[in-house]
Amino acid sequence: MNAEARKAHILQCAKKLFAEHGYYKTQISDIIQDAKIARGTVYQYFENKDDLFVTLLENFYDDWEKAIALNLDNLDLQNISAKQYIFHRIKNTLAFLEADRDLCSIVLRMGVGLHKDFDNLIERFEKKILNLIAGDLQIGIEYGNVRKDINIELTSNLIAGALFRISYYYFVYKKNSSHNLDNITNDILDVIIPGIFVSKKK
Amino acid sequence: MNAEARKAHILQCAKKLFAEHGYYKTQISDIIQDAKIARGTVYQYFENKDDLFVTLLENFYDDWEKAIALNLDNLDLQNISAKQYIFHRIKNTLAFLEADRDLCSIVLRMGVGLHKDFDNLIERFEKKILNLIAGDLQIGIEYGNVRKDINIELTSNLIAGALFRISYYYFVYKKNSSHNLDNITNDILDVIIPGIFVSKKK
Amino acid sequence: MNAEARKAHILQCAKKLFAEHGYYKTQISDIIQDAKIARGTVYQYFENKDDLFVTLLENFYDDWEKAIALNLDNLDLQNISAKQYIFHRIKNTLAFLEADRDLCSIVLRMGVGLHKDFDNLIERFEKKILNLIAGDLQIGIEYGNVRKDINIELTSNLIAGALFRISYYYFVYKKNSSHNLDNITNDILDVIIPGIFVSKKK
Amino acid sequence: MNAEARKAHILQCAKKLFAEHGYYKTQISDIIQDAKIARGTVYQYFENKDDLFVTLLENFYDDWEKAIALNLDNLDLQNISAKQYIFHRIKNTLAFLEADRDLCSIVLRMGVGLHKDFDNLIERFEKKILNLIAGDLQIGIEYGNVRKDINIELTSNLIAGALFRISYYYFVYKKNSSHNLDNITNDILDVIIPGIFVSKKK
DNA sequence: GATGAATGAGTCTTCATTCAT
DNA sequence: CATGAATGAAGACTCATTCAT
Repeated sequence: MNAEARKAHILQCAKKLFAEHGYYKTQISDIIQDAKIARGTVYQYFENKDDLFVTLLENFYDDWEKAIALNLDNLDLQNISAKQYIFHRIKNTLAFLEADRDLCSIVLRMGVGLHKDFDNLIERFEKKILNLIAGDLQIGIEYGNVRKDINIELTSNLIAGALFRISYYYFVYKKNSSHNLDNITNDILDVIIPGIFVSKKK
Repeated sequence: MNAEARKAHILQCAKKLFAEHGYYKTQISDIIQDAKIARGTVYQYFENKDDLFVTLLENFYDDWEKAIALNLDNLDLQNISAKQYIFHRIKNTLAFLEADRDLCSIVLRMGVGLHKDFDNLIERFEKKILNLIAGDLQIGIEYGNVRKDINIELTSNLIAGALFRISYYYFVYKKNSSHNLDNITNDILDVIIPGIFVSKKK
Repeated sequence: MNAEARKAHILQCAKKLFAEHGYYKTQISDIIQDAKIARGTVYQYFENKDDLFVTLLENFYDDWEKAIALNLDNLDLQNISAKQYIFHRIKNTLAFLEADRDLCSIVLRMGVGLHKDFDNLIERFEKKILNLIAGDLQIGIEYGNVRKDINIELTSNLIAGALFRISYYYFVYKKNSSHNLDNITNDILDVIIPGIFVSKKK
Repeated sequence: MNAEARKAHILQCAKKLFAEHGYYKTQISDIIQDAKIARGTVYQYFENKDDLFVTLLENFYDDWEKAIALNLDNLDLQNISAKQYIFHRIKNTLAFLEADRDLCSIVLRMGVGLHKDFDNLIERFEKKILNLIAGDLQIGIEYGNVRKDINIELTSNLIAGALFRISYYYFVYKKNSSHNLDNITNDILDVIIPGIFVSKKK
C-alpha cells in the first residue's frame, strides 16, 4: 500500500470510528486496530490525534465547496425557474451529506466548543453555509422572487438548521429506513417556499 | 451552606464550565476551583462526573416540560387563533432557551454520540420535542388550519432544527447583540406559516 | 506524611536514582517504585520529570550559596592569613560537595548541553563559581598576596576544574575509600599556592 | 561515495549533532537528515545508535593515544629541560582537544554515568590520562625535578581537571574568541610548576 | 548497498475517583 | 459532612530498529 492509499485508509477507519463514538471516545488504539497497522504508523501520517480529526473535517469542507461549485456549474441558470434553482441547491446539499454518512454524522453532531482547536474550523464552515444561503436569498430578492421584507439573517439560520436537522434525522438517525431525496426536497420546499417567495398574483 | 444549596451551587458552576468548554475539556478540578469546594465534596452530591452532567440535563428537561405545560395552561385555547397559538408556543420555547444560555449552549451543542451514556437522554429529549411539534401539527390538521398533505415527520424536524439553530445563533453565538423575541418569533412565522397553514380562501 | 515531607522524600529518591543512572535512564517508574508512591503523586508535587530534576539542582545551588555565605561569615577575616583564608574556602567547598555525594555526582557529571532546559541553570552556576574564585584572586592581588601578573580568567578555570575533578574522584569515584579533607586541602594548596602567591622575600 | 567515505560521513554528521545536543537529544532522524541518507543506511554501518556513539569515542581515544605517542617521539628528550617537556605535553594535549571541538565538547561534557554502556569506555579513558600524568610526575620525581612529597594521585586529578576545564572553557564555551595556545600553556605552567617542581637552590 | 515505511515496546502525563483524617 | 493527598488505570506519543523492495 503506497503512502497516499495508507493515509486514506487511516482516515477512512478513523472517520468510521469518530462517527460512531465521537472524538473523545475514539482511541488511537481503536483506529490502529481497525486499520490493522502499528501504533507508530498513524504518527507517520498525522501529527497527532487532533491533526487526524482536523484533516478529516478539512477534507470534508474542501469537498463540500467543490461539490457546491460543481453543482452550480451544472445548473442551466438561464433556463430554470427560481423554484427549480432552489430545488437543486437543496437536493445537492442533501445528496452530498447523504453520500458520506460517517462524515455527516461527525459534522452535524459536532458543536462549537467541543474542543478549542476545532472551534475556528467549525465556525468558518458554519459562516460559509450561512453566507451561501444568505447569498441565494439576496439574489432571489434582486430577481423579484423572494420577499423584500424577509429577515435574511434569521432565515438563513432557519434554513441551515432545518437542513442539518433533516439530514441528521434521515441519514444518520434513521439511516436504515428508505427515503427519497426528491421527495424530501419537495417536502422541504412545500414548507418554506410559500413563506419566502413572493406570492404570485393572478 | 446547607446540602440543597451546596448541590445547586456545584451544578451552577459546573453548568457554566460545561457550557464554556464542553464536557471533556471541563475537569473536576475546574469545577471545585470555581465552586471553592474540596475535591471530595463533589462526590458527596454526585456519583461521578457523568452524574453531574446528566443531572444538569435532566433538570433542564424537567424544567422544559414544566414550562411547556405551564405555558399551555396559560393559553386561552378557546379564544386565540391558530396563529396566535403557534406564536406563543414558539416564543415560549425561545424564551425558555434564552433564559439559561449556559444550558442552552450545552444542550444545543451536544449531539448524540458525544458519549454513549448520554445518548439515551438526548434521544428521549429530541423525540419528545419532535412529538410535541408533530402533535401540534396534527391538531392543526384536525382543526383545518394545517395542510392535510403535509409531511409531519419531516416538518417536525424542519421546525425543530430551525428553532435550535436560531436559538443557538441568537442566544449563544451572538449572545451580546440585542434581539427581540417577538420580532424573532414573527420572522420565523412569516417564513413557515404560509407553507404549513391552509391558504385562506376568500 | 505531610506535603513538605512527601516532596522531600520524592526528591531524595529521585536524587539517588538520577545520581546512579543519570537523567535519561531514570524513569518515573523507578522513582515511584523507590519512593513507594503512586504514579500520580509525583505529578502532585512536580510539573513533570524536568521540574523534578531542576528542583533538585536549584535546591543544590541555593544550599551552595547559603553555605558559602555562612562559611564566609564564620571566618575571622581580620586575624587569619591569606593561606588560612584559602584553606577554609577550599575545604568548605569540598566539605559541601562531600556532604551529599548523590548531588555531587549529578552536578559534577552533568555538562552543558545535556538538555537545553538545564543549560541556563548550569551555566549560571558555573559562572557564579568562576566569579567567586576570580573575586578571591582579585582580593588577593589587592592585598599583595597574589601575583599581580596572574591570568585570573584562566586560573579561575584551573582551580574550578581541579576542585570539581578532585571532588568527583574522591567523593564519587572512590567514595568507599577513606580520605581526610584537611589532607586533601593541604595537598591542593601545596600545588597551587606557590604558583599563585607572591614569593616571600626574606 | 564508497563504504569508507560514507561511514566517515555519517560519523562526521553524528559528531556535530552529538556535540550540539548531546547523546539523548540527538535522534537518528536528525543524523540521517543531516547526512542526507536513508534511515536504514545508518544500520548498514553501525549496529545501533550506541555503536555509532562508541565508535566516535573510540576513534577519539585512538587518535589521542597516537597523538601522544607521536608527540613524545618528536620530543628531543635528551636536550630539553623538564619545564620544556611539560610545556610540550600540555600544549600538545590542548592542541589535540582544540583541533576537533565537536569531539572535545562531547568528551569533556560527558560524565561517567550518562549511560551504563559508556561508563567503561570513559573510565578507561580517564584512567589512562591520570596514569599518563602520574607517570610524568613519577619520572619527574626520579629525575629530581618534581617534589618528592607530592601527592601524585591528587595532583594527577588536579592537573587533569584543570586541563579539561580550561579546554572546555576556551575551545567550547568561548570558542569564538581568539586565544593563543602558547600563552594558555605558559599561564597554566606559571600556576602549577612552582608547586610541583623542586625549588632551585642557588 | 540503499531506501524509508512500518513497527511496537517504552514513557510520560492526565484526571476521575477514593478514603483516611 | 468536608477535605485534599493519594491513587493507578488509561491514553497519547516517541523513536530506535527492522525488512521488504
